[in-house]
Amino acid sequence: MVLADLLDQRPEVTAPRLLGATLSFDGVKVRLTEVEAYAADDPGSHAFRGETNRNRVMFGPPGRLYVYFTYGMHHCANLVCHPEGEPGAILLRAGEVVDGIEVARQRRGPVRDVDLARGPARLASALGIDLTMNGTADFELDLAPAETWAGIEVATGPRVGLRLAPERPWRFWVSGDPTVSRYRPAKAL
DNA sequence: GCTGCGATTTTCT
DNA sequence: GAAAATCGCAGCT
Repeated sequence: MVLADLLDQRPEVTAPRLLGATLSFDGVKVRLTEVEAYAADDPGSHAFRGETNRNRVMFGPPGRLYVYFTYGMHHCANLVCHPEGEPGAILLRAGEVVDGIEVARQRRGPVRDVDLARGPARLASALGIDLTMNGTADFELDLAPAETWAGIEVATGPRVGLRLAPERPWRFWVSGDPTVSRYRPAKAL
């Protein structure tokens, strides 16, 4: 499986394949452990209501970074991924810092290493991503080798923090990995 | 360790 | 004007 082919699939197809992949950006490398898919016909997607100034890059070529700002203080990083004509993206929710950990620590402050990129805004922060990186392809993404990926236990479940969206089980994470975010599993109703 | 709530700004209706 | 793809901290068990 080649990366370029994966990026032309619907995001919920591509998302689980990204688990275990490594993403290098500006001196820090993370191994992805948790992602969420957002598709064209998905009320939870920023692109659902059509193209706007904010979500424009979700409509552009796959393989770029879609960065948005939310809750007044957080950046979240997505990988644009969709078949021709169907806007979509994959939210990078969590990862394990495997290289450039000193740089990541500097950006995130005094937290446990396992928390450096545990959560979408933290991951973006650890990588040094902000709104100025929106739409760039200035990063390196390497899929996990097939045999490695086959050894990963992929878990799925409802997405986090959406008010809209029927609960599509489009959150994917590496089962049992300590860097997967947990948030408020008990509050889900 | 787990649960609940407030912060803060961009974007869209 | 309201909601949002969240996080950090306070307070309790």
